[in-house]
Amino acid sequence: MTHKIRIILADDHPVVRDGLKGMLGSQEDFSVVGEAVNGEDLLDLARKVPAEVALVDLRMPVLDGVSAIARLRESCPALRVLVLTTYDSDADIRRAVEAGATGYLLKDAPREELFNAIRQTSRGYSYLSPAVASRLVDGVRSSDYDELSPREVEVLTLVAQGRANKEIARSLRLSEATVKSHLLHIFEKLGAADRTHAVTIAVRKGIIRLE
Amino acid sequence: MTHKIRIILADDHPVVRDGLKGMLGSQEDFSVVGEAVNGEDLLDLARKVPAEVALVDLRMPVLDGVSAIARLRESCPALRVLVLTTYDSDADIRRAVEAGATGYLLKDAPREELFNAIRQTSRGYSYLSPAVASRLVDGVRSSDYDELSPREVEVLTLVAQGRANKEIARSLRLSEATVKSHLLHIFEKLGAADRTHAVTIAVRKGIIRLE
DNA sequence: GAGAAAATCAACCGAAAGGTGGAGCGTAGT
DNA sequence: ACTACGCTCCACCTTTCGGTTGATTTTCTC
Repeated sequence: MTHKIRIILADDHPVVRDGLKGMLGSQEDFSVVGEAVNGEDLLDLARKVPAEVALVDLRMPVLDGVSAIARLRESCPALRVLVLTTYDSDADIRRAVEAGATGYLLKDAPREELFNAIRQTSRGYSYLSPAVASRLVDGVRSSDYDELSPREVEVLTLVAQGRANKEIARSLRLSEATVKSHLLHIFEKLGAADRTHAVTIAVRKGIIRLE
Repeated sequence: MTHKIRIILADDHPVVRDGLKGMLGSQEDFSVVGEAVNGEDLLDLARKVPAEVALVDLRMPVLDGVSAIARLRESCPALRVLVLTTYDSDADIRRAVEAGATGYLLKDAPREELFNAIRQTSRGYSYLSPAVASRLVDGVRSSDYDELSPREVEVLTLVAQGRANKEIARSLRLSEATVKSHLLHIFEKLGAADRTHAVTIAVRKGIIRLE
């Protein structure tokens, strides 16, 4: 072996960071060179400390994983990003991959799979865990049909808040007819029976978030 | 110190189990005596291995945390349960506490808080992390108003699937009038504007799950 | 520049959903 | 025994929603 693979961890859970440090420390070709507790921390760290791979969680305070990955592409293009998260919604995966993640792994993956993924990623090969890969493929197959336009997402977000079409029209400065038109398209794209169903489907797919 | 505090871990993520093992191993008064990857595993283990504290995650395959805790109350009443999870929805917390959890901690808690919580729990004192405690108090304050009856939850679950009142009535063998009546009560209890809003509120509170 | 979407709006209809005001039954506490 | 509440149902009315048909404009892609 010539060089150890230098790894930066980014996760807001101390337990997870410690677990990863311990696990990776047991492997001779790995070396954890830094830890970040949120996205901004990760950006700072990556600028200062050279590394081959960053293991990053998607849900982090201050700056979330996807945004951090996107900005990492510019500031540290050489750094490969392996997403390690508990969330496996279609949209989460697609967003992360689009933002420039080299790999995507779920936290319930066995240790050997994690080691494997890191080694693959460090060489520039992309790694998707089997469960994730199949979801992505499903997503691509139907993505031309079920992807909502920005405006449609905007409408659906308000629908999720219990707003009536008339209110939504006022909020977005549209006529009620337009709102209804958007909704019909949304139903068709998502295969939803009604507005409520559309919201639950969109939440499951990660198209909209509650709160 | 007379005896070490014997601890059983229950979490389906290898990373988290390793992290906890490493963290707890650094403390002289802790001893990890067993690891479980799901609820059933935990029940088996608790019967075989004597321990003071079980650290359990709520979302686990096969048998989830809350169910496992409830059954642990019967089979191993002496074992104190400290919930350690990422989820902090009102309903998750209340369910866990009602099932018999002695403590509730979020995974983003700093290590010192975790150590503290384990020591408290092992002595029989209950421990709630500050963030969790405030949520529980909020919940209790309004719980008489926003808690849905089993039937109401049943109705709302079908609403979330995009079913019309008439369909729901057929499924549950009710008249449409009864379904509407349930829904009006649901709106009132949750403070929802319409059925869609009721569903999103219920999902956020953990009253219903999508899928 | 043709074609394909997205985004905007109109008018209309029937079917749901939301809302009001009841009522009866059963069971669990106090 | 009384109260509270969950569960069930009815009638009636108003509003909203879902669905159709059709249209214009912009904006991107090929």
